[in-house]
This record gives sequence, structure tokens and C-alpha cells, in this order.
Amino acid sequence: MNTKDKIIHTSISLFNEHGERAISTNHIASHLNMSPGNLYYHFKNKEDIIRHIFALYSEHLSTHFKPINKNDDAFSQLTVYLDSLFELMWRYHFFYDNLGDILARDTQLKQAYINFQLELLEQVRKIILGLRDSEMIAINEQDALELAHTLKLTVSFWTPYIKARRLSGALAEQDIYHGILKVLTLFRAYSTDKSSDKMNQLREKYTQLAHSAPSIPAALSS
Amino acid sequence: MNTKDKIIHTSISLFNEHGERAISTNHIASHLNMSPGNLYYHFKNKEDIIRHIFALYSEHLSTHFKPINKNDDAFSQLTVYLDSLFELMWRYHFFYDNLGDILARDTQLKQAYINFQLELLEQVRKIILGLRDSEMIAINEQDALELAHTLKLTVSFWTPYIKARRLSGALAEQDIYHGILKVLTLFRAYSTDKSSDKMNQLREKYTQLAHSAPSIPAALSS
DNA sequence: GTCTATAACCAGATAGAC
DNA sequence: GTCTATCTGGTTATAGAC
Repeated sequence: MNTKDKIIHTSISLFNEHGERAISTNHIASHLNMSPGNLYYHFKNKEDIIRHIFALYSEHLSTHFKPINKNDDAFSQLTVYLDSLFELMWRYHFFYDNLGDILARDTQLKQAYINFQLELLEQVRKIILGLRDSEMIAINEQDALELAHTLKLTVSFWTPYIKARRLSGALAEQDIYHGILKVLTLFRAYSTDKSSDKMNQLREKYTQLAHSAPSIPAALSS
Repeated sequence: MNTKDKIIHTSISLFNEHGERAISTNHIASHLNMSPGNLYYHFKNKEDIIRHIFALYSEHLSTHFKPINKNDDAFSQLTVYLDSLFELMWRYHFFYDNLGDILARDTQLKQAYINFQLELLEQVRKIILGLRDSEMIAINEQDALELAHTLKLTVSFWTPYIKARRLSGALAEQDIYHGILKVLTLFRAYSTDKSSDKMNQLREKYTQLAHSAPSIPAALSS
């Protein structure tokens, strides 16, 4: 891994563990046994690092969050979405822990964030309408947009909500599964007779995961 | 107003307008044409100021958020709750804009916050069950707790969600009414035939307010 | 590309006079 | 209760040697 990527990687870890505010560029450099000067050779400043991290986040999301394929089973698609969404929220949760601060300090990033979230909202809306077309849920156009907002708000602020409810700030894998269960609950209000069995299967699956041993799978642990 | 209250009042304003992170104790003092030394005579440090603000917040919430009176009309009670909840979120929104940071720096405050939120969750749950007993909604015990969490998450993070969606950080009165509409939407999934007319009336009321002129009423403008 | 050294700055906090 | 003066320490950022 080159130096630039090392800095990004370490920054993500430290930000997630201690919070973005608590971690200075000096902390990042010293954690890598690197001089501050070297860090500033690779990045203009701290905001520059965060912008690069945001680029990773949005790229990841764009890659894993394509509209539903009508030939596929709508529910297995939904599972894929939920898994990748919350994996992402896990991997970059520092960003939503401090969203206001981070965006307030960097107009360029804020604009990028707003544009990206608009696209994302539209993607979520299309997925909801896809589930409706597969008769998995019953929902009108207006409520589909409302639900898209509710889902986005819930997913975005799930980790801050969890962290604020316990003294030790550490997040665990189960917290993420509880978030997925929360999203399923939001869907359930619109579930049809046809889908309720499948909904319950999904709930069952994540309930099991939420109560299993708290080991972090390799895919999530970095 | 005495000096201590002036400091608290000014701190709330500046925190809400610029964010807690951007405002130092020096900023607060200089905004009051006061020396930093004087500020530190009245408060031990910045966290001490924030703790006092939190005490105001929780006191306000405790006062306005009593369990539903079974003799009263459940829906007018609900209106009272919604109004006072979102007025509170408006008045102290800086706190939720930076919740993670603020709590991470102050274990004492975090413990107080956790305790208070536990009480609040129980209050919300009781209100939901009260609405069920008035046959305004149909919901089981398990879902009542789920809904209570969803409502708390939504209300808490409504203002950060809104602020993150626009370039200018300023919040307006209408944003708050949209938050109330969002909460009503979350209730609607459980509404009964008996209540749907009243639900729509409430929606209508807040929809009007959400689209009226953006003047801030005196009660909210401080 | 990386290091050392350090400048510029600012937030947090205190001592002691009035 | 309030002010002036000041200190400590951390954060950001850069210059210049290697």
C-alpha cells in the first residue's frame, strides 16, 4: 500500500474509533510513525483527507447500490442492499457521527454530499417502487418518497443513535444487524399478504445474527 | 438577567447559529463584551456551560411531556406533544447537530443524557399506548416500543438531516413543521378507521403551517 | 518522499489587581 | 463580579535539509 492510501486507511480507523474531532493530522502521522511534514506532502490539509474518504464512500455506495433487477427475486435483492448499506455505515460511521461539523467546514464537500444524497434518495425511491412492482409491498408514489426519506434518515443516523445510548462508545456487529431489523420494521407497515412470510424470514435471519456471538467478520473488521 | 444566565443564553444562540465546535469560550465572552476571566468565574469550563444548557433542555422536556390524560382528547394531546417536542428541537438543535462529540468529551453529561433518554423512551411508549387505549391507533406492545425508538431517532436527528440537505445551514420554522408531518406519517401506518379523519386533519394543519410565510414566532425566535 | 524544526495561531484556562 | 495579562498546550501548516 502506498503512503497516500496508508494515510487514508489509518485516518478512517482513528476517526471511527475516537471521533473525527479528537484526531489531528499529527495523531494520524504519529500513528503511522511518519512526520507531519510527510502527511502534508500527500494531502493539502485534514479536509483534503476527509474528501478522499468521502470519495471512497460514495464510490462504494454507487457500486453496490444499483436499481433492482426485475428478473431477480426482489427479496434477495433487498437483502443485498441492506447488507451493503449497513456495512458501509459501519465502515465510515465517523462521518455521520459528525456530519454537521464536517460539512460546515468544507463547502466543496458539502456540495458533493448534497448532490450525492439527492441521487441516493432517487435510487432508494426506485428500489421501493421496484418492491412494489414485485408486489412485495403496497405503497403509493407519495408514500414511496416519504419512506425513502425515512429510510435514509434512519440508516444515516443509526450509529450515532446507538452510540448515544451507551457509555462505552464502541460499536459492534450486532448493532448493525439491529439497524437492519429497524429498516425491516419500517418496510413492514407496507407489507402485503403475499410478502409477509418472506418478511418474517428476513426478520428471523437478522434476529439470529443480532443475537449471535459478537465477532466481527473479516469483511467488516478493517 | 444575571451574568450566568446571559452566558447560557448567548451560548445557546451562538452554538445554534455556528455550531458548538466553532464557538470557543472566548467567542462567547467577546460577544457579551465580557472578559474570558469573567466567564470562567461563572463556569468551570465549556463543558460546564453545556451541562447547564442540557439541564434546561431536560427540564423543559420533563415539564411539557407528561403522560396523556385519559379524560382529554387524545389527538389534541398529541398536538401539544408534537408542538413542544419540535419547539425544543428547534431551541437546542446544536446539541443534536454534535451529539457524539459533546457526549464523548463529558462522561458526566453522557450518563445524564442516557438516563434521561431512557425515561423519555418510556414516556413516549406510554403515550403510544395511551393513543392505542383511545383507539386512535392499533398497535401491539412490541411494536409500540419499536415505534417509540423510531420516533425518538427521527425527532432527535431531524434538524441535522435537514441541515445536511442544503448549502446554507439556516433552519426555518417550516423545517420544524415538516418534521412534525414526518412524525405523523410514522403514526399513520398504525392509524385506525376511527382515527383516519382526525389524522388527516392534523396533517392538513401542519401542511398549511409548513407552507406558510417563513416568519419565526416570538416563542421560537430567541 | 520523507524528515527535522519551527512558525503562526488559537482555544482553554488561571492569577492577581481592582 | 469583573478585568487585564498571561501561560500552557495543542493544531495546522510550511521551509528547507536529506
